[in-house]
Amino acid sequence: MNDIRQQAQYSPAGIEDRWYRHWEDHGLFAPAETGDEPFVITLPPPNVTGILHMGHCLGNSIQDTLIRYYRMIGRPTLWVPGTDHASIATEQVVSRQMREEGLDKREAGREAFLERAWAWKEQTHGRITAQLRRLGCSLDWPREAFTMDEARNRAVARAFVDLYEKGLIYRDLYLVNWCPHCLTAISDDEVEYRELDGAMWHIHYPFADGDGHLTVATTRPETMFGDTAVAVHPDDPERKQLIGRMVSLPLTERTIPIVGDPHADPEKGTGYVKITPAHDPNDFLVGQRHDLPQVTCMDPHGVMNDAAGDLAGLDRVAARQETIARLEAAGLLAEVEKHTHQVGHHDRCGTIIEPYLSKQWFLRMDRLAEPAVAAVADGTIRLLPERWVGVYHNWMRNIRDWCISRQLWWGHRIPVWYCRDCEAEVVALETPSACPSCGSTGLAQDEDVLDTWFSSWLWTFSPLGWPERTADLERFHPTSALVTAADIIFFWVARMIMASYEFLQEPPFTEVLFTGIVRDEQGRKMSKSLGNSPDPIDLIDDYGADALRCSLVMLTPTGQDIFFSESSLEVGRNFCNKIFQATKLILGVWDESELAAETAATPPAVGKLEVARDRDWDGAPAAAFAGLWQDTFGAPLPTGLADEDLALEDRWVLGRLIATVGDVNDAYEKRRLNDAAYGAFNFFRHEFCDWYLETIKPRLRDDDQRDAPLLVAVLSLAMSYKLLHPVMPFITEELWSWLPPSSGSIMVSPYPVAGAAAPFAAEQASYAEVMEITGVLRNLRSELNVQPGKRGAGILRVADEARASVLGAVAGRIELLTKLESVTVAVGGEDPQPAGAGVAGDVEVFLPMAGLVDLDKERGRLQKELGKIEGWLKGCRAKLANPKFVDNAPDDVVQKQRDLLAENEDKATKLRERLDALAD
RNA sequence: GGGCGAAUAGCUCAGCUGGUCAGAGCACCUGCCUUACAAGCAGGGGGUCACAGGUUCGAGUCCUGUUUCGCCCA
Repeated sequence: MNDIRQQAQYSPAGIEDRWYRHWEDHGLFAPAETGDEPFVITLPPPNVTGILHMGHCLGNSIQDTLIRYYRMIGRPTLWVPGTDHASIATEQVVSRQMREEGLDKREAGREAFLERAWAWKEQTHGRITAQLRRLGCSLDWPREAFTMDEARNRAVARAFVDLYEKGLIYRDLYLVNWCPHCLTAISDDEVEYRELDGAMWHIHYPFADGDGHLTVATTRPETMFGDTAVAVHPDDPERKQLIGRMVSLPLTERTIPIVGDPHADPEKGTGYVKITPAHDPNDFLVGQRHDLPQVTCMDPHGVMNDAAGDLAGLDRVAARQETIARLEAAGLLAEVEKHTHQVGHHDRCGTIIEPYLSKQWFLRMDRLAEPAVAAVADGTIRLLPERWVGVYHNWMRNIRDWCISRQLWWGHRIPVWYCRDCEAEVVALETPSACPSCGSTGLAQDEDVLDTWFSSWLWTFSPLGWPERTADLERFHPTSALVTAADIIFFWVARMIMASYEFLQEPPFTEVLFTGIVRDEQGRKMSKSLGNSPDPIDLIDDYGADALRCSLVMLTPTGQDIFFSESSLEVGRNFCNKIFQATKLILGVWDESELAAETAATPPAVGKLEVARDRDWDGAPAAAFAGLWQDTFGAPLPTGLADEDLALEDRWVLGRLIATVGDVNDAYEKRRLNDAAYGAFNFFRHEFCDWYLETIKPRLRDDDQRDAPLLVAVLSLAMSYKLLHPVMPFITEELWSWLPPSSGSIMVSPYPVAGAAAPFAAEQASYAEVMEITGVLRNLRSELNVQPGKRGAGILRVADEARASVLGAVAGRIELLTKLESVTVAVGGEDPQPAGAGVAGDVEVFLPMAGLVDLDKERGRLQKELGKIEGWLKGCRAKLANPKFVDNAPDDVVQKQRDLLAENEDKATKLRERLDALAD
């Protein structure tokens, strides 16, 4: 194995695949046999013939992060993998492949088609699962399911038969959303409305029984051949007297009645509405109310049929032009008005939907919805972000029956057989050998398949073995969480809830996390057709899976859409390198030290690693540290430490680490994964690296002082890896393995938690002062353009000896951090001249720079700072002078304002003095 | 047409129960190849928190209305 210390920069190549194989080979993805309440997710099954896209990367990164977090915390954790057969999408792809080979799907026949579809599925299945592995998903592969495998087929058949027997499934002639391209019905949810520029054509319909005409307005003149009535509002004072009369339907020989129906709005259009029950959903209902005939004027391809007279054979687009032309020729076209309207398109192929009358299977939804509505209303199931609750309820209240049949071949064939002899309808789990009514063997199975969602709505329990009462089902259902994009809340989430209550009388999961949608820089949803989606595998090749995951998780505010560009991956990649570099530094120091760490034969197992509770950090820090080390690595601290070995910065960083542990866990519990990631990120980069490592460098080079900071650094690294592991599994596992005292896999090691407040309050304040003074001096150096070669000497002036001794103790650190030649402390005395000056709390900070100070510039700088403070002081004084504030505000708020006022007044005074001194 | 959400720095967004809350990252400017890191370090500029009212001692924060944008549904 190459020593990573030899590498100049972190490179994930080789590391990631190796660790994934290690985890999988050692069975680390399987749930623990015993333990706490399991944490379970069933993977939203990706299309088995598809490839991983950015949306999957986001959702799967979030799921894996949660799974790895709970695994480390100690809950038996199961993430069930699976893929979906994606009926329409796959059928389209396979049909196209056949066409490209000059084959026609229908001529080839069902058997041959399915053979090809299965072959295609086998071929692509490995690709999508390999991609999930590349991303680091800790899925329990032996439990992998496919929506069309044997067990899932049984589940689907069982669900259908069960619902049929309960009378919830029925077959009816109904107006469905028909795709003339795919030649299948689709559900309401698969219709995507797009705004199109169209026209509103005003057409005269002459009265059949006298002179004159009425005028209807329509956006679809070509459907007039299916008109079976004209409607007016029954209360319309101007038009209601026409009810019962007949009009001649232009371009045909037919006459149709005028009916009174509230669907006609006197205020809209012309007040007359043509009624086409077989081609418009609203008209369909009107037709039912008035018992109108249903005239279909197109065939399934959207081509006009005989009802359209000699327009038969034209497709609907051409037919529209021709209809208009003929109406115009007949003088019946009154007006053409520009009109933009929402037109339904098939979301898979983009074809304009044709409402079409056909015989389909439906599932009655109202009863199924009841428990599902209640579960979300009473909080049994939590939707996050919460605003989706409203959307959910709104849809559920207006729920409509679900058209579950599809005129496709790739899918679950509807388990219904029709008897040719007695016309009985046989619904059965297995193919029946004879008709139960008449005994005939002339049975023919329904040609259609079920909507893909009819299998995926069973997805929390079908992968666990339902309808068998398996041990998995007992132990792991209800599952814990569902993570998905909100665009399928109706397709899938709501239906899963309904299915689980219907078949298992329990919720499918207790929380749903809606992720945002990944968009490109222009805010467009990433999609194959736009070609604006990068291939995640390319990104992983270039940046590493850790970088991709880390960037996505940090970038995504909970449930908000995420604007993605490749450059956002630099955050993650750079952070990986940062972790690597810090590790390299510490490992190098370790090699120079005399320390020899023991490693545990049996590393600590998953569970909560308490960093604060039951440890007396403030009272006996060395012992607390040794205890935490022992619990972290399962082996003793390699050398004894005394309390006084732990310096100010050691205690400060341990305090910050413990506070961070608390924050990160809080964020996980609140499902604010970006906060969790940022919490660990900020600690590591901006506290541990920027301040702690810089502060301890001289100690690390000193044989006598090295041990304590080195050990603190090693523990801080170990803790940081653990905190980050759920988000960045590979690099943390790799670097963990390099830590001398570590043993075992980090992914099944305990996760740090803080059951108590962070210790070292005094050290926090003291080190904060070091940071503040350092900041003032760095600012002075920079503002005064002090050349790097001219190192300078800082002076800290305080009021008394007590403060002087406190600051004297940290002056060396400030010197180091500011790279000044010296930093000395003075009590009172004259201002050094000439010098740049600033204020940090009650400390006056001087940076004498003989001949280098531009007095005007320095005055401007001080004036600016003073201005800022004075502005604030004015507001604060006014506030405190207001009796209403003093009387009404809580005491602690008032007191805080008073303290701040005093502090800032002092600061302002010092700045003013400094300005006066410069005025000379 | 109905519902939901958003509006804070040039960009993407934090800001939980009103009281140093005006922040972060990126971008930008300046200075540094300081023996872990230029995929880096240090410093800096930049916002009337969409608009108008209201509640309050006090409002990005709560209420109402307006505007703009986005999403969903019909």
